[in-house]
Amino acid sequence: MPRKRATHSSSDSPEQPLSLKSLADYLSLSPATVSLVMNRSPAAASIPRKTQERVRAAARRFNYRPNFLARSLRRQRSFTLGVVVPEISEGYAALVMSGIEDYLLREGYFSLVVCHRHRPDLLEEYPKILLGRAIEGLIAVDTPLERKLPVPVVAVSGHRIIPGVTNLVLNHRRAAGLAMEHLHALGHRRIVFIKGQEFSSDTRVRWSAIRDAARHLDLRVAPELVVQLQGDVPSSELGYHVTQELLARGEKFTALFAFNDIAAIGAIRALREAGLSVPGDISVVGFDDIQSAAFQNPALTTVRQPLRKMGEIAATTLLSRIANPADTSYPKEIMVEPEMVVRASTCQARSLSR
Amino acid sequence: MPRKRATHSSSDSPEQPLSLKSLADYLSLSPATVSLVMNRSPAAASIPRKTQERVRAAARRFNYRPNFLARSLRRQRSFTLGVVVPEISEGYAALVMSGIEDYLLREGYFSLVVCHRHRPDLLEEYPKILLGRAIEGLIAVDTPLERKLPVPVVAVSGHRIIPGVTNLVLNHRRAAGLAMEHLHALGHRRIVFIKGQEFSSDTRVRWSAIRDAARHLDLRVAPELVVQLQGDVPSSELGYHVTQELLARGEKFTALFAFNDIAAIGAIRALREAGLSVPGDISVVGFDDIQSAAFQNPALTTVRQPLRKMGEIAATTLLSRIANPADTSYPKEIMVEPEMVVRASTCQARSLSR
DNA sequence: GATGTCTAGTAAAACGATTTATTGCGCGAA
DNA sequence: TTCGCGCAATAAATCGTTTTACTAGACATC
Repeated sequence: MPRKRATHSSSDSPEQPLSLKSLADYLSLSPATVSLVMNRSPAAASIPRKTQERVRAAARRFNYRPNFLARSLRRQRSFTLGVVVPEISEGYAALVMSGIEDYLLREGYFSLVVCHRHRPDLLEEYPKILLGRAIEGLIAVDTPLERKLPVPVVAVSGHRIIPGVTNLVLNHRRAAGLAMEHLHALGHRRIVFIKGQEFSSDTRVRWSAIRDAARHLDLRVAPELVVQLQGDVPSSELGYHVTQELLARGEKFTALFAFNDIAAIGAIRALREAGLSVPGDISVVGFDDIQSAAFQNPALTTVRQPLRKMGEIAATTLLSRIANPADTSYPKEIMVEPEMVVRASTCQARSLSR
Repeated sequence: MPRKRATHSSSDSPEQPLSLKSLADYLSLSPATVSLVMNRSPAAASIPRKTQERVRAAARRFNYRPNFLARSLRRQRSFTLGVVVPEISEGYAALVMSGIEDYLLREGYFSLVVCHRHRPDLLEEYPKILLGRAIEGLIAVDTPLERKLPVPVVAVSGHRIIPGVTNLVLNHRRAAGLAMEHLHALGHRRIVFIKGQEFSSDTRVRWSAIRDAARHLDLRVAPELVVQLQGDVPSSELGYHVTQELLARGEKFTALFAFNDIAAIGAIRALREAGLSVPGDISVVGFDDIQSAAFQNPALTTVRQPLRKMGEIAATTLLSRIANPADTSYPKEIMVEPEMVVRASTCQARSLSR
């Protein structure tokens, strides 16, 4: 925002932003009048239609746009939300963000996005900085929030109960049930579970849901078949390594249920390299249904989370909470439903060959 | 940003934001003094160390944070950039954005991200709206810009020459050369090319580079083997369809070079479904090297673009241009180099079996 | 005693809007 | 003639900073 523009407006586009005052001067009106008209304020009722038209015509002609900073300062509203994600370039967060943007932009809101990469200092600092930037609300995606904030918050897959926070969660009980029933129905009895990283908000809840589902099906969860992702890069590397180790230990199993599709894809690679066929020898179930899941080879059987929709719900919920700040009856939890997507990475279990 | 906080600060975190004036009152100093001290302004030289300490101590104690809106309004700086992308949840843009964020946040800048989904009205409108939000500069990723903007602009894979715009481009000549030499060296002579969508900025440049490379290698580009992606969703669907059609026409070829990895993955699926083996019958080369490329089955041979690095370069370039607004000697074009990543989706050509 | 130089700050004007209270003015009614 | 009222607008305060120009006192110098 240079103070002085070096060149004159070349031609049609008047690039020198024009203030309300200049516009008022040009119209021989006061800034107050122009402002009232532009904002269609009820106080403008007494201003004759003719003048109103004159004002609007001039505004169009000079392409007047109110200075955002000044307006926000005065109204104490920024039409800006904060979005905190662990990592932008990752399927999960990107899809949720996409859903958020979709809706926000329609409503004239913008979002400031930050990613914390699980660094505790950033996790602590970012919400504060965003508040300093006058955000009116915050969406935290797969991000553990520590404290209450002075603005409405929606946490996508946050599982802590914090005052002022609406938790948007998947029905993990149902998700686990769907996957487990699918594997069970195919005759799988020795199933590997790849748990999520410790820092991932869903890890704990999902794991507990899986164990419940197993119990319900009379399926024993063998401790030696339970492994956990380690490391904070969002890469199939992690699922690959953990599966390699499992194979190196000589464990026997017929199916594998991964924490997410990314990990499942890595696991498949490890299985193949060990000479095992998927799904011939081992059935694999992923989680999330990221865009590439359908185009894996074999196409991935997975539990779909409606990620984009979750972003949209988060945005609408937050905006309506912002619109009614006094209302304390906002939802504390919103649950969305998963969907089992059966593709080609699972099939009938054969007897344990290894 | 509710005007009145309903509840008192519960305990330790003083959530009621405190103004410079209140702080000054508390200290029995003028706002001016406090401001000078807080900003470590050279004009604060005459203020004794002791007073300075007193001010800073109080600021810490009350957790004072200058109001962003007021400060920006006064200084005419927003420490905010605009980022325009076609689509957030897409490998290419997400990686570039990730690189941008990485660097920006370190520098105290934030970014407002919008996605236009190739809608012409949004393409026209968004830069204006962002300007209204007082952005100091703009990064356009794979987005055709129409007009000159009153702020510095960096276009990632923009190929138009517009005053005030720094174009950050891949060395497409080299990229095409690498891929073509690779295929040529493996003995491939009949190669399918999947061109990018018309709206994608790289499409034209890359295609021209490919033809040049072919000529250089004495390789004929058969028109019947050239197809183009249609549709604006970032899905492997597109590559799948176009390849299916090609196969339905009964074309014969031994290799396929796709516009991007996403399309290559779709193409592979279509080839397999037609009973062809990759790379046994058909070698496939992708482009970009998205995160999942290495974990495809077969692992994808592809031309890597340093996407994350491109984001970083875009951000540093833009910030340095913002820091020196008068300097007209900024780079008009920055070129980054591709890298050939040979994996398992290409191999020696066999004689044409079909 | 007049002048100059430091020191330690302050007053006040921006920045560009929004909004409340107020002001002439013309006109009909008492 | 005076009062009240609707009309058409405006003046001025405000949002919370930043920044330039200024001041009041203390001390030193000529």
